[in-house]
Amino acid sequence: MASPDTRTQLLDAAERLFAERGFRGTSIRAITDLAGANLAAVGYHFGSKAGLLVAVVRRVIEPITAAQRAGLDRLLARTPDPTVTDLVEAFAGPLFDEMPAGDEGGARTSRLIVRIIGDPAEEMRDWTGPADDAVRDRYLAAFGRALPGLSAEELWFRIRGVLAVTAVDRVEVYNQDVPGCSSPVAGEAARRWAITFLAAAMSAPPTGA
Amino acid sequence: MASPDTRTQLLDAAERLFAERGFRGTSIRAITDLAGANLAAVGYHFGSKAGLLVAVVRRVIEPITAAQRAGLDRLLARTPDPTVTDLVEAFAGPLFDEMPAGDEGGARTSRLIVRIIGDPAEEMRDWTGPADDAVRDRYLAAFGRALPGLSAEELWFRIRGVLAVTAVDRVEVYNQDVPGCSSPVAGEAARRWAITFLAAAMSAPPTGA
DNA sequence: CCCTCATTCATACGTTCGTTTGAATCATAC
DNA sequence: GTATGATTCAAACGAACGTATGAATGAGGG
Repeated sequence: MASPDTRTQLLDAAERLFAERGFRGTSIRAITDLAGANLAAVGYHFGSKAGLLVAVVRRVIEPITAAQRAGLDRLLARTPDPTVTDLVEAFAGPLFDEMPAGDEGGARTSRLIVRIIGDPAEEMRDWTGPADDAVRDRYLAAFGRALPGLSAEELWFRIRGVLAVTAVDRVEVYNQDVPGCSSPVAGEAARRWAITFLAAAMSAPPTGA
Repeated sequence: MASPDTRTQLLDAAERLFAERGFRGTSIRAITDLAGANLAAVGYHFGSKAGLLVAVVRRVIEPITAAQRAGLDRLLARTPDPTVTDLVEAFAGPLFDEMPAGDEGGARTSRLIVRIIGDPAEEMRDWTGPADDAVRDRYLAAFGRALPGLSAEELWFRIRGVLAVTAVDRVEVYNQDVPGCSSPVAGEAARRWAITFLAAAMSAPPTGA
């Protein structure tokens, strides 16, 4: 439909800059400069700066959601009642694996996600599609079967905890020199540590009323 | 030293607006309007907008750090080797309890923290004092004794996971509606759920190499 | 060649931003 | 009362912002 070159380079530049400087902290001029495009290109291809943000976030989220859905399908094809650890692996794994090339172990994309989570502004709220909601609901149901006795509220709380850990942990704010640590953590180790951490957390017995 | 009235009201207004709209999304004019102060008051009392941010964050963090230190002191006075659950309670509890009055269950302050975590900008990086680092190191040591066999890197990863869950989980509560859940979650329930979730996560066996 | 349509371009508009300035105001001590 | 130092005030500065506009540019079909 549109020239894929300029459009894609705008998305690439915006993805990087939105993660580093935030939506409001990134000017259209900075994006078009980095993309080697004209100032008016954003307005032409995406309508507005907010439209560009939606396109950027959708492009990041889509492969994650797809991999989550495929993982759950694969699991349910094998057994009707997967273990908690398997579910955690299928749900959280794509948050590590489905990161754009060139991203530093997902740190940049994680930062973008953290920024969006923390921002209640209008422009940040409209990027989840029905596909994301459907996958989320399927995981909620599967976890609910694997964790009988857990209320829907507490289960949802725990799912959000999974997202929080995977998103925030790779943002290297706290990677500043901690005694006895050689930061940053290698990508593959962080992935395994997260699965261990989260599988144990999800498997905790229900909190007493 | 300075008139406490204007100064405090600037801090109050900035704390609210920084959390809601972010640092760059909040204008000095919006802050001074909400505080009922003159436009130049920020420059006079805090030097610059960035100076105001540092003062805001320090005021938020200080009681949390103090309560974490007091909790650990209390624990170590009772026994030299506290349990993981006790340590989690002492470390994560203040992140729920030490929230400013008027905050909606800590959601607003949590949002501010999430925003700062996700922002690599210069102005956001200078708010941790030596007191914070000292408390953090003491908890690292105590957790290390309670979790033998866990590498320093994986332990630090888990501590960051605790911060991630406590900070992010209350942010999203007010953003989404999930089928079968009557959000928002009451503050006291979220606190207990978080401790359960995190104590199990911290207690997980070390990840195999 | 020429018409068409998508895309790119330089440019401008009105707004809002953070900061600065110098005068006005206030409280307090002498 | 008046001097003093701290605080508040209205006003202005240049810079950067998002967006809109109309002309140039390019490729492809007739």
